[in-house]
Amino acid sequence: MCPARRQRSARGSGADLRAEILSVTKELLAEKGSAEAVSIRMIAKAVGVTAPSIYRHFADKDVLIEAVCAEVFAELEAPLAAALEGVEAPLDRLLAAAHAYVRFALAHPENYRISMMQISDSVTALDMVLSAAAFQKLVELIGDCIAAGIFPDEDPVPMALEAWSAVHGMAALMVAKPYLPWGDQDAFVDRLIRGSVAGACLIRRPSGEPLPPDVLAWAVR
Amino acid sequence: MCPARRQRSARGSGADLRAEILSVTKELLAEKGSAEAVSIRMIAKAVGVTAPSIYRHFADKDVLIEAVCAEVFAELEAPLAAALEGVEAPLDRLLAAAHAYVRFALAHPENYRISMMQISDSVTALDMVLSAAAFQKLVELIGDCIAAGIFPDEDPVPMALEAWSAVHGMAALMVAKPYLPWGDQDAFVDRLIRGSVAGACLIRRPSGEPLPPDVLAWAVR
DNA sequence: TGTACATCAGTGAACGCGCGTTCACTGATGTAC
DNA sequence: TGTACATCAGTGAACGCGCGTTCACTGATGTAC
Repeated sequence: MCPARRQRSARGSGADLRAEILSVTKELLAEKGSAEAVSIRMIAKAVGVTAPSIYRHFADKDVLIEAVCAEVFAELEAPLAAALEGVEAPLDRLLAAAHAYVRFALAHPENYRISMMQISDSVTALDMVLSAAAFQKLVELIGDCIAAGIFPDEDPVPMALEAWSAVHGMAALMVAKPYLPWGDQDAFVDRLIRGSVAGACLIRRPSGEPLPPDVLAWAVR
Repeated sequence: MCPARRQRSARGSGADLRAEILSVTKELLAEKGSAEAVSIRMIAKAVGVTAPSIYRHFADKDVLIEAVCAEVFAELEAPLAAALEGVEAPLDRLLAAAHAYVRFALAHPENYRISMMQISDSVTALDMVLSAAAFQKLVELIGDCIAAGIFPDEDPVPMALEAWSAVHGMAALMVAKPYLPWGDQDAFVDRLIRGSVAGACLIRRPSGEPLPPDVLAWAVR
């Protein structure tokens, strides 16, 4: 028992253990696949501490799980920003964001699943905030395309929802059914996004009018 | 205690209780949102029977849950067939199937979630069978479009995966985040499918060549 | 027609377990005098 | 510089609970003679 008792934290540095609990919980969540399958005792043991110690840092299990999901989502921001850096053309930015998003989901499959696929009959404040943030980002990217005259000048919200549906669908399905014949992941994302964007643009053109040449060129590149 | 003790089944008709257990479990699964949150005791109580009785009909809990998922998925077949009945044009069949699929997911949100969004690191035979069946259906619908000369004559599998991604993305997001501004559900499905199909077709055309007029007409209808 | 019997659907009590959480505590650390 | 003390991170034992599952059983039903 207690083979690797943890060094007790120094006076002001309770935050160290807090951070370690978060990181260990994130890993366990990823490993076990659901919040119910991860227990406070498991977490404590993995950290090298007794169960009640957890309660010094988190009021209860729900709070801890929510904190982990928040952290995971916060981690999406960095790769997203990195993916967008130096990419100027609005359509290319859209595509780069989609790639980063799917890559993120595949890198954190369980955390993505827990954060995105929980049904929120009792919508948590956290969920709404995260969704709103991600969604806002997407609306922004599409707004840029509209501003550049690429998409017709109408409400970007429906297009953003369509784009999110497509991207989330890929990510979720790839995560849940990896044994389907996806082929090269990046190529798949590329095809679906180019197709969706071209299609979404096309059906919004005045009847019969073809795609703007630059959109067409981008899509069939 | 035991306010409504159930009438004991007649000699040969153990199947009655079996069916009732399945149906009650399906409802509880839908209500509670995860297999872990539904216990054998709950199920027994809801059926009006003691817990050990369940084991006369199902070897253990896992077997019971799997049986329920199988039943739910089998229920998709009927509305899908109904939606396709009398629809002749291949593209319209694709669209009708998508509508039926999303409607099904929204009608059985928790069951859909449990069946579709579980990560299968230990892929169950059941999951593969169900996926294969659903996927095969989709490949077939797309094959019809190819046979009709609507889509270019290439492997239908990638297009089927793209279509499934889009449809699953809608269904999953609508289920998980109903508070997003989806607007009219049918209109949303319509737009996304028409756009995706047109786009998928377009990016597969020889470079620069526009859409076949019938696809274009169908998409911007 | 009446009785003994085999069948088997369902019972009630119990098993060992791991859960989230609480409580009074210990004992190393930093601080005040 | 040395001692008494307040702080507070972490402990160990216990709580009540519901879980999946097992076991020996009961007693109504249908059947054989």
